[in-house]
Amino acid sequence: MLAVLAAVTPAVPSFTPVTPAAANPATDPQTPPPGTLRVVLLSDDGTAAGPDVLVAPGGGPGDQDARLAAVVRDLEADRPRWVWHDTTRWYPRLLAAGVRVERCHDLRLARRILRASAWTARSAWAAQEPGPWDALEPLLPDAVPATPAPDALFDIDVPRDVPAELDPVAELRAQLDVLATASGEPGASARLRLLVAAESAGALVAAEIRHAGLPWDAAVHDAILTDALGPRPRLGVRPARLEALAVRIRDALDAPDLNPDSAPHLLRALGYAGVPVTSTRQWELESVDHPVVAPLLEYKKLYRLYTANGWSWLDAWVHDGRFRPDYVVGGVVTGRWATSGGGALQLPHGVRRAVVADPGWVLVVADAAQLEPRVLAGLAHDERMARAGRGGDLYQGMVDAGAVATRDEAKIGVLGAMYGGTTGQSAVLRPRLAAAYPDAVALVDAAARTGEAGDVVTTRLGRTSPRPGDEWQASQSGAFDESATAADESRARTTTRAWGRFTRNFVVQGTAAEWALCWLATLRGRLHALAPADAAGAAPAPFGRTPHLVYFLHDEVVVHAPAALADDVAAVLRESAAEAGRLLFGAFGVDFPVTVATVESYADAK
DNA sequence: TCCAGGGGCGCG
DNA sequence: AAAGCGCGCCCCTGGA
Repeated sequence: MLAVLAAVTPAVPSFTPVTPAAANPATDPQTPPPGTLRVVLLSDDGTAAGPDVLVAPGGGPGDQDARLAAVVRDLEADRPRWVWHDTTRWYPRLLAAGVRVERCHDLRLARRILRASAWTARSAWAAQEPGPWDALEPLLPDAVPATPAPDALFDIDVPRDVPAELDPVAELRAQLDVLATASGEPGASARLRLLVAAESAGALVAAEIRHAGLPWDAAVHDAILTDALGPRPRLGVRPARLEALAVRIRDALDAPDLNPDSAPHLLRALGYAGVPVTSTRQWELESVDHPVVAPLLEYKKLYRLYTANGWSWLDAWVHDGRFRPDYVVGGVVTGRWATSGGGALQLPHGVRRAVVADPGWVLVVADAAQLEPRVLAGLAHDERMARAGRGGDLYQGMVDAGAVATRDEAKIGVLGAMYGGTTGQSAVLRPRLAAAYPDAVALVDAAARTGEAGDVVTTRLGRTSPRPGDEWQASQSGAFDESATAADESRARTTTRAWGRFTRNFVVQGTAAEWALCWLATLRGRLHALAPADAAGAAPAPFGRTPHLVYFLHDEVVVHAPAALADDVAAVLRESAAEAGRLLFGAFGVDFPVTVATVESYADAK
C-alpha cells in the first residue's frame, strides 16, 4: 500500500487559493479548511485504495503534529510506503512527535535519479524541461529548530516550503510509469526500484541520525583541545601553543612580520630564506631539511584542529551531549552523501576520542573492508577478483593468488585502476593487474573511454553520470578548429582525460554508494527488530532502548546500542552487509566482510 | 564591504 | 610519499 502524505491544503490561506489538487468530490463533499493535511491511500500501482484521511489544523502548538503522528502510527500497522515531496520536510517533525516509519518514497530524490538515468531517457517525462519539482531543494535542518520555542506556531506548513502546485499524487504516478517502462539493462525496472527505495531509506536514516545525534562528550573534546593548543583563548587571539610556534617560524625564517596563516606570505618568506619549495604543502615541506620545517608542520596541524574542530565548532555543533550531522542524501554526483555544515564526513581521527557512548550503552562500529574493489569485482563479474576477496582481505588474496608481490602493491594497483592513475607505481603495476584481472580492468577502462567520448555511464542500479560541462565542450571544439594550436590540443587532451577519470571512477564509487544505501536500509530494519520488549529508555523517542544508527561515513557506520545487545548488533551489521551484496549482485559470489568493534569511544574502533 | 577563487587539509 | 577519484570547510587574497 502507498500512503501519500500529500495533498496539503495551504496553511496560509492568503498564499494561494484553497483548491487541493487531489480533492475528490465523491469523498470530500466539502473543501477542508486551510491547513488540513491529507493522506491519500493508493494501491502499489497508484490506483485509489480507500477514502482519504484528513488531519484537521488548529488547536494549540503541536496539536496538529500530535494528531498527524497518531494517524501515521495507526496506518503503520498496514506497513504502507509513505510517499511525500521530500523527507527533509516531513520526517524530522514526525520523529519529533515520536513516530518512526518503516519505509518511504521520496519524490524529490527519486525524481533526480529517474530524470537523469540512461534507462529512462527515452521517456517523454524525462525529456521535459526542468520545472518546479526540479527546483525543490532539501530543507536545511537549521531552518527547522529541533526544539521549537514553546509558544511557536507549530502547524505543519509544507506549503510555505513547497509550491502548492506540486501535486505528489500526480508526480508519484508519473514516476511509477517511468519505473515500469525503464529499459537498457536486464532488470532495469527492478534495479531502479531498488535504487529509489534505497535512496529513500537513506533519507530516513539521515533524518534519524540527526534526530538521535552522535553521542559527544564536550569535556573530552575540550581536554583534547587544551592539551594540543593550550587553554581556550579570548576571541580573536591565537591559542598559546600556536602563538609560540608562530614565533619559532618567524625566527627560523628571519621574518618578524610573517603571518603563517597566509600561504602567499609564507611562500615568499620561505623563498627569501632559501627553502627550496614551490608550495607550502605538507608533503613538500617534509622533503626539505631546514629548521623552519618542524615548527611549521606542527603549526599547520594544530591550526587545522583549531579552525576546523576547535572550540568554535564545539559551540556551534554540539548541544546536550550530541553532535547532529547535517547530511545531504545524494548530495554528491556519484550518489554519496554530502554534508551542509559541521563537517560530519571529515571528522578527524584525533577528535573521535570525544565520541563516547552513554552509560550502559556501547558504540558498535562497522567498516566495510575494501568496499570499492569488491564492488568492481561484482560489476565486472570478475570471478578471480571475487575469489581473491572471499572470506578475508582482498588485497592479501591478490598476493596469495600470485597476481602481485605485496599487499601494498595490490592496493596501489587497484586504486590506480579505479582512479585512473597514470604515473608512478600505479602505472608500473597496471599491466600485471590487467593480466590477472582482465574483466575488472576492462570495465573501468571502458567507463573511461565512454567519458572521454562525451557519453554517460551508469551504476549497477541505474544512477547515471552527468554529461560533461561547458569546459569540456569548449576544449573539444577548440582543439579541432583550424586555428587550434598545440596548446589548445594539449589542453583538450587534459580535459578529456580528466573527464574519463571521472566516469571511470563514477561507476565504482556510485555503485559502492548504492551498496552502502542497501546496507543502511537493511540495517535500519533489522536494528529496529532488536527492540527490547520495554523499549522506553535513554534515547529520544522513537528509539528508546532500541539500537540505532548515529553515524555514517561512506563505508562505515556507528550504532549506539544498549551494551547487552552489542553482539546482536554485530551480527546484524554482518548479515546486512551480506544482504546488500545479494541485492546488488544476486547470486554472483562476491563477499562483503565488515570489521566490527564494540567500544566505549569511537577512537578505540581502530 | 562583499564575494569568488585558490591554497591547504580533513575524510572516504 | 603521493598518485589517480569524490567531497566540505577554513583562511586569505584580490577584484568589484
